[in-house]
Amino acid sequence: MTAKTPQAIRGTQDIFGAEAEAFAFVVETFERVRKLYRFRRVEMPVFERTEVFGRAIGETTDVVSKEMYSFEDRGGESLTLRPEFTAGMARAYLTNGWRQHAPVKLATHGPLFRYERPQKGRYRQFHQLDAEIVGAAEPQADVELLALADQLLRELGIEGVTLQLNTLGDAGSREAWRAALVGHFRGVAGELSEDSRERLEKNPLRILDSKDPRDRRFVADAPKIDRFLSDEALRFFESVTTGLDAAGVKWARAESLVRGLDYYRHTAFEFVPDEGSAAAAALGSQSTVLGGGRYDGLMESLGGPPTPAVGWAAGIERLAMLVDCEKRGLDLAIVVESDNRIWQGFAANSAIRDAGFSSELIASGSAKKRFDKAVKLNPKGILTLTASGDGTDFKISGNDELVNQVIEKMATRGRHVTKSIK
RNA sequence: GCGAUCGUAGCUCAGUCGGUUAGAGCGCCGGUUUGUGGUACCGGAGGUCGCGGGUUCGGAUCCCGUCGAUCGCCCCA
Repeated sequence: MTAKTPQAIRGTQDIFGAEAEAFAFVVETFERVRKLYRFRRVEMPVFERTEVFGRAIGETTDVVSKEMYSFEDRGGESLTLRPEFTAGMARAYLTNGWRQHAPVKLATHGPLFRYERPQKGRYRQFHQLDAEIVGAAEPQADVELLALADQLLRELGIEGVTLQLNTLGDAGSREAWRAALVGHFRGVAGELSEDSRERLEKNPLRILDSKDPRDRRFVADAPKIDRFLSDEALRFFESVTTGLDAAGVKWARAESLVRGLDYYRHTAFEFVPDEGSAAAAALGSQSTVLGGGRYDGLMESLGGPPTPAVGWAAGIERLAMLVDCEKRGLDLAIVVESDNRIWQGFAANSAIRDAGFSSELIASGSAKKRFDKAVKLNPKGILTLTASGDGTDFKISGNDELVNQVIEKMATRGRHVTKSIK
């Protein structure tokens, strides 16, 4: 008789209660702030041809070969659930001719999918906020984008998080730096961790953010990007930092902050909890709360014209863990003491909600239990439709200011129940 | 892909040197008291102790496997 209940897919989550409220608060705040900055809302498909992500991200990486949620449709086409917003947005920009709007500020949010092992703050289906400025080569775009991020975090009430900022320079600077790093680490390869010896071949920049203490010693005196920056790249970075200072956005230089993918240029950044902060404790080892950078090389990899762009994404779940949103409580509980007054209860409920107050009707169990239930909801006031008397009287108690407002508003609505309210 | 920890009531958990009918709190349902009352009191329902195998006279407890969860490593778009 009892069939087995199917289980949720690994790495998916059902969000409810306080967490769901926090999640909604993050999204609502993002929507509000993004409008202040005149970022335009876009909606995009949740899945694309695998190629869209494969070409954007780089076919060779683990990311594409192992960590995307890909499958074949009935026509044998390889599709992928979007693992990020940027590639799909770039595709949309190209296929819809959004060049005509360039430079264009875009914002979106929604679910993303990665085929990974779940851990704290990392799920297979997760949710991000995303903001991009496409078609703007100027450092002012980076500044505006970061100002948006900074204001968002402030309006969410998140503290103890700092903008870590770095530059990867232009393509030439980046290559020279990379070569110098390989030279540096190759010299001490025997003393590096196994993982980093591997990275030396595949992704040398990543050695810089290794967690292994054996590597950290050599990271400290590794060559710095600044030595390899072209004049132009240096000027760009200086414009970004002076712009941030002018806009009142606090930042810290993070010389080891890198991006794994080759299409990144110039600005790279992450908002990371300060060591020892409450935010750091809440997030565990997956602690970056918002990250992004400039990806001037991406559009070309999708067959488009050279198009400068800069953007960021932020995990909604992670932000929600840092948010302290006091839930708006219940205004009025309506206790219907006797079942023959239940229709008056419905009428009162409608009138109260029409007047803009939240309410909850309680009409089961004994009269005493109904009252107890009402009390447990912790409302600002309780409206009781009594069982005794002539069947029309009621009591209302609680926060005086609220009670008076309710009575006044209900009176002006000419609701049937209002007649019995003095 | 690798590692560690953990799976007992709807929820949070107790219970394991192996031993009669497996417990608490919360929640749910019912009743009592009170009689317009601030969360009382009493009672009830609800568990093949994740699943499968093994050792044993006897397994929630020990062993193996499996599934799931959590946290971390790798990776991080």
